[in-house]
Amino acid sequence: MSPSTTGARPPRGRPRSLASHDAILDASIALIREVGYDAVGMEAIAARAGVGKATVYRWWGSKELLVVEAIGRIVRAIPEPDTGSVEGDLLALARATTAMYGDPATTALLSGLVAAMARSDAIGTAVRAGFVAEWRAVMRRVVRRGVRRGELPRGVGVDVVLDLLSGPPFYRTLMLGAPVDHRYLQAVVGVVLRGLAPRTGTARAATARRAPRS
Amino acid sequence: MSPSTTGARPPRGRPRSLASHDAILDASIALIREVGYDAVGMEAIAARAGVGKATVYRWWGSKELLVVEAIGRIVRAIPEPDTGSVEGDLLALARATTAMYGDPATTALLSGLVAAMARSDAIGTAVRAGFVAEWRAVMRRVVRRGVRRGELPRGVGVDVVLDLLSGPPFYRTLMLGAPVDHRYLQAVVGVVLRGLAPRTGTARAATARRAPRS
Amino acid sequence: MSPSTTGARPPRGRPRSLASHDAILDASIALIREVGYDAVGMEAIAARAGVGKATVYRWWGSKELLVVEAIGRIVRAIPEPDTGSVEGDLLALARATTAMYGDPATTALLSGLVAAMARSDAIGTAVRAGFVAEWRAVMRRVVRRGVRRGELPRGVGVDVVLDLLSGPPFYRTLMLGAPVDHRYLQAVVGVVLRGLAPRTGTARAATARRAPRS
Amino acid sequence: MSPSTTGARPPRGRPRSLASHDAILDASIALIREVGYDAVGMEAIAARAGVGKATVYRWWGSKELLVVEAIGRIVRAIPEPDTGSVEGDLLALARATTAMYGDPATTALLSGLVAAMARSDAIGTAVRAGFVAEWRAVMRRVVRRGVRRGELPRGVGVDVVLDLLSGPPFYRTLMLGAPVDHRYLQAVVGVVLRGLAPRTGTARAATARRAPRS
DNA sequence: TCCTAAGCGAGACGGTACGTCCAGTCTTCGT
DNA sequence: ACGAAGACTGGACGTACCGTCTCGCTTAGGA
Repeated sequence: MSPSTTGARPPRGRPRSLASHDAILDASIALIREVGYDAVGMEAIAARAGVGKATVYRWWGSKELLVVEAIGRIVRAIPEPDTGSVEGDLLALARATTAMYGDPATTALLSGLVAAMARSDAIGTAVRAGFVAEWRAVMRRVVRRGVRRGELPRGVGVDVVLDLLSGPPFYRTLMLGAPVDHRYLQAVVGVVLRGLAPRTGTARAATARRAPRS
Repeated sequence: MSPSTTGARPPRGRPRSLASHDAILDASIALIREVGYDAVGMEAIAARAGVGKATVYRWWGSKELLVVEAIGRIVRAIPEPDTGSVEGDLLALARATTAMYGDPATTALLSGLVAAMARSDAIGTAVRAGFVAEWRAVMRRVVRRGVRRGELPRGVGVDVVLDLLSGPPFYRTLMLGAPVDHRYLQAVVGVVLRGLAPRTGTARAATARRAPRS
Repeated sequence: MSPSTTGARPPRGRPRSLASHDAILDASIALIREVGYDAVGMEAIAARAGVGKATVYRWWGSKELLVVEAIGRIVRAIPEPDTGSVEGDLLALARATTAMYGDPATTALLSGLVAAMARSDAIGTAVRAGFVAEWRAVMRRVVRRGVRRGELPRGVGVDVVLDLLSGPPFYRTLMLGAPVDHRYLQAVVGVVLRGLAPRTGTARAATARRAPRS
Repeated sequence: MSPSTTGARPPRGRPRSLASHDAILDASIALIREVGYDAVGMEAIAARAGVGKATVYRWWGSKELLVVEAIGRIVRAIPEPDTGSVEGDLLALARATTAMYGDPATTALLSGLVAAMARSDAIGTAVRAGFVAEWRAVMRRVVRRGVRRGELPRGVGVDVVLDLLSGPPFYRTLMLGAPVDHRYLQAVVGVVLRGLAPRTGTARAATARRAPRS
């Protein structure tokens, strides 16, 4: 097959401005951080980016789709830990999670995103196919390795495990408005791996201690 | 001292209309169900309730405060189970949880609420002091009884446990857009109580199986 | 018939603000004078009037309808001359005409109006039913009185006469951009009454002299 | 000294496309006829002509200048009548005038042009120096011949006469929205030549009859 | 019985942001 | 160098709500 067979005729007209593209994303991020997710408006973004509103709408079509992409820029860089044990790997992921939830902008961002996802399937799909899927893929690999190593039983329900690790900090942040620190996630990982119930004759569940009250 | 010193002098003027009050709450609930949390507007609520906008603002002051109260009407009736075992109690609560998340309006409602809470501390405080606190109080009592009965170790971190039970369905609904059924919550309760890791020589963790993939 | 039979139920809700109404018309007039008919925009009018855009649209619906009314405020006060002769009456009307075309804002105003009339039948109808009709009614009465007095022949085509009096200054202003002064209108009236052609043995047409070249 | 000193160096690069030039003018005319003067936009013209917007701006610089030239193409062909009498000549011109105002596109065209002239001196000058001047030159020659022949008095104010002939149909079309037919212009010419007032003992003014009411 | 006070439905108010549209300019490639 | 394409900045458009306000009317208690 000749290389030109693919079609894809060369673009005509003025090519899109990467500078504008970036300026818009940067402005979005800055404004989200400054005034909160749903106080930002397209007009403000365009003005801040030094760009016409039409340019924003040409490429994104709605505030939410734009913000989804902007958020993608923030979240980046999920570690792929491989410490040799499930617990080690999960605690490494916990560090990244703590970092994310530690950012004071995260609450506004996440809550706005959640609302946007509920409003629009397109956004929901985009977000889930994006960084949600990436996080879950990483965690899934960690769990699978644990199964292969015999640390976890063969039939473990991976999705439940993923939710048990992701849900608590998410809930804690959005619903309780309480901070998520490393200690807290250590406790979560401990319970998920070993449960609460005491082992016969021992007190092995002692890991699940002392997270601050909500 | 005059008899009126007790303050609380009798109200003058026309008393507030209970009919309007109820009509407004009903209209709010109906509209939230129909068009989703943040597509409802005060104008629509007032129109639907056959009420002036000023009347709505007089008594609630903002859409969010109104909706918080409207939601209170939906959520109602948290069971107070006492089956004799922690697992039994938690599974009973799981029934109520499933019912709540099973309502198709819940996603829109919850996501909008989360956004409102992030936007306004007043709303956050109101919601947390309201039905969040009630749910957590019930769960807390269940856990404490379990400790008293010796089913759970004395030093268990109650708040983490509460988040481990509340977080997964919350996350699953809002972030994954996936359904929450009783099977799923059974698995969650199982992992929380017994953990994932296999007991020596047994396969007791087998409860945590086969929740549908996200 | 009882007085209340007419229906016309009393207005409900907050009554419209006369202050806003006037401010909008004043702002329109001011802006037309300042920047010209079609450089004014609804946004500018609203801003200048200290009024929300919605208020403007509520009452006028389009720039043109607003401007038509604003113009009505400028034109006002058509004299109803009755000097005893057609020529005297027409010259009196010429004074008012000169005054109107003498206003430097008139060109912008008239030209914009003409364009708006061509664009929209509603505006055309509104303008023609308004001050155009008033002017023509006055002129028509003048001509009819002249016929009654025997100054003009019985079968005179009134509409043509009206156009012969109104058309030249209108054309001169809009098409030639030339000034219209009283001398000019004197000449117009003279020609209309007596024609150009010399009377047998006389030079009676001498009135139609010396208007400035275009 | 280099050979190129002669100036007028030969053009380099692709020569301008006459096809595009014509396509643009044709598209302008077509669109003006179809949607009216000020509903046409440069974007539509360029698209219809199969031409880039920049090409339009390169050669005309603004919608109005383009339209002025387009109109020039429509108006063309002013007759130069010489029937031997002023009245004959003027009636011949009236035929051309009727034809012009009979075109249903003329109102939109003329009104838009008038607005453009008021907006921009450049356009005003261009239009006046173009077909307005041509028409007036022809009429001026007719009148001068009449003077030479003794049909008209020597001191006749030519400009007033020109306005008296041009103004009424112009006004009738734009302001009254009424049709201009040959009968109407016959009446106009009659009044201009002979006036309204009855001649002693006769009823010669009978020409000025029966134009349709506005 | 009237007076005073507050709540009521209605809807206009000043604003703000929306998403669309077009003007006029700029930037690419192809001719 | 010119032409087609089309992305660009800029800004007005008309719409939709926001939360506030001002009407006239209703509904109570106290005079």
